[in-house]
Amino acid sequence: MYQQILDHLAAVISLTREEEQEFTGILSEKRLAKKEFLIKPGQSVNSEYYVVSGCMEAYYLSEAGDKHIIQFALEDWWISDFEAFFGSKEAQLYVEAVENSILLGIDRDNLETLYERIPKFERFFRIKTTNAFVALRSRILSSLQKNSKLRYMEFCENHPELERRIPNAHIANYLGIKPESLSRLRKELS
Amino acid sequence: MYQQILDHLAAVISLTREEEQEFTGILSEKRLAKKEFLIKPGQSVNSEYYVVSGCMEAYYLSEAGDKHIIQFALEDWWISDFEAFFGSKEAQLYVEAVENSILLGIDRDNLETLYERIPKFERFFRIKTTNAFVALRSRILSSLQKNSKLRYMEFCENHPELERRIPNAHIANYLGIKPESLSRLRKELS
DNA sequence: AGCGCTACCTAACCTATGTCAAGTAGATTT
DNA sequence: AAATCTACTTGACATAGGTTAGGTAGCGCT
Repeated sequence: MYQQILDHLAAVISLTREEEQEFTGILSEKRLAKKEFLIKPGQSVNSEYYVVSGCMEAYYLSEAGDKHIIQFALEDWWISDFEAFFGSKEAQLYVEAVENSILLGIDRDNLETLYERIPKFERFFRIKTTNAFVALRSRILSSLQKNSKLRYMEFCENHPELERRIPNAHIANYLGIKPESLSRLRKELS
Repeated sequence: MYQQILDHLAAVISLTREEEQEFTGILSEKRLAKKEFLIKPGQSVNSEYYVVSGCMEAYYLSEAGDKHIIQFALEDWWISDFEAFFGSKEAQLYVEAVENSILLGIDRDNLETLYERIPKFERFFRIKTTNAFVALRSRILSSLQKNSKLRYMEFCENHPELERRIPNAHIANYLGIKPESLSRLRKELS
């Protein structure tokens, strides 16, 4: 069960058996069926989640009812309403299973305690967050300098797995265009 | 000279006199005149910079010659080509002084050493990066759900200081629209 | 004072993308 | 098998924002 996430950690920090156990001890498993919600607006968000299997999406629903997807998460990715999780605020996002999924949740308080006891974990999450930060910067850069056709091509190149598993309408939404527009430019590309 | 950055740290972690000195010991001051470059593409980037005074901008210049600003930094903000800094790659961005500026640079290796010796600093930068990450997510969300008029209004609200100090053309660029369009919608707003 | 910048604005026209409305194909339910 | 759904496509039309081309006002430099 836990080998996958331990390998994921081992790529960044090395842990002793005891440290591994201390870590897995604070994980809690969560299983979601397709279309089930992990988080809904208004809830308090005390965990962030590692995706063991399946596929999740995080989106904001505006008052006008428009959905805006800001993140997908496949195997080995992390997902939550990070703003709520890190800021200890109420959730503003929906986090929903796109496929049947298995997640491992970590509670904020347990994580803080773990940081105190074993600073290597603080390092792990600093580095993970740094990578995520850099990835968001290039996503912003891409939205500034590329038109939708190029952004879609880039998306397919960077995330072929998502392109296969996620409905086109969701990808269009993530890219900030309408499904009809995506359909049109897919036609041009083929 | 160093009081400002020490206050900035003190907002997140508490340090002893010795720890403060250890930190200030690895800072190096940098003064730039308006239009001078801190970083240019191709350079290696071994430092990140805290802005003591002045104003900086980071931008990408595409092969076609289009400029795309991804970050401004005023007093108390951090700036660098973070992708290059964190990934130990060559710079891809220009980082340029918009006003005469004073910066404090921290070298990556010295910072790593400091993390080892005093984990509180790792905590500080984890938290700073986390906040930056969350801010980028809301910037992406904003670009997904808002048209340029609303994004400009939001920018003015969130960064009145930048709105005052930065030329409109730069703000338009940051928002991903043309100066002419910004001018048009400023007219509509007034 | 005169010159050349820079920042900003305006207007006419163009294009990519949104909007609305309809249609098809395959999967799922009854 | 028929009836829904869901994902995707297509076409006609509307519009926000880009493009091009000027124009004005203020500032710094010689």
